[in-house]
Amino acid sequence: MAKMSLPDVLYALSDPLRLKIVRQLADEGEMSCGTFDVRIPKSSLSHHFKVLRDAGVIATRGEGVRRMNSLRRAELDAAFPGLLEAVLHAPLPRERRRLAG
Amino acid sequence: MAKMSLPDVLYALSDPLRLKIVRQLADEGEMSCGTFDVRIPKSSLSHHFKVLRDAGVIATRGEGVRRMNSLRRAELDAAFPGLLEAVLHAPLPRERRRLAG
DNA sequence: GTAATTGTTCGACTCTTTTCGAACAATGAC
DNA sequence: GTCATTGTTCGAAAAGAGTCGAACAATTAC
Repeated sequence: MAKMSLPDVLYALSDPLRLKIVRQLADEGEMSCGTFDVRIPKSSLSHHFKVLRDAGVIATRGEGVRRMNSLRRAELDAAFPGLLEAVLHAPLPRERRRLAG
Repeated sequence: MAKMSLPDVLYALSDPLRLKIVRQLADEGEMSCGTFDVRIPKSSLSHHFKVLRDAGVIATRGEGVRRMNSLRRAELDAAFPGLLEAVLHAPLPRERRRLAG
């Protein structure tokens, strides 16, 4: 992960599903691929992880039979100060959530 | 421009050329389409303006025979606090500049 | 009216991205 | 060794985005 490029990072974050993944990582810390709250085939999910990894947004390490993913907060903050925070605090497009009442 | 969506905005900003347009607008204020420092056919340029407009990143108003473009700073800041500033202050990927030698 | 200027739209083409099942690899349990 | 679990990679299909010339629209000047 020598160079992170702003367009690549923005692109990686421009997909609603990937954004959701990033936010869950921000909330939960390290998570294995299978524990995300998304319902898509694992090959599709794996693709999105690859996009995020290639952009430098997440890091993955093997732990036994599973891959633990984490946000590369420090690197992102260093390269693009304020960006991750802005993205994490922004209202999600249409989070499928029912308002009470 | 009812709702701006974060993925749409991030996507619009994820292209190096569009990023360059946005930065020139940030520096210069209002600019007509023909005054940007980019060398591509006008139909291609028009396409990128449309992407930025549709995402809510820029606004365009007609003034005589030309279209004046401006950054929708206030709206962007309101919808996604800190995002535009982070993007504008981030180092640009690799400005196509020839190294001597 | 004609002509010049500024941008958009159209249409076709190319390239990239996304999707998803199937096959594969790596680990752990047995 | 076999078997189950977790994820990646492969391959092909579908969808999407970018490029660019040509045609078109809108304005201004004449």
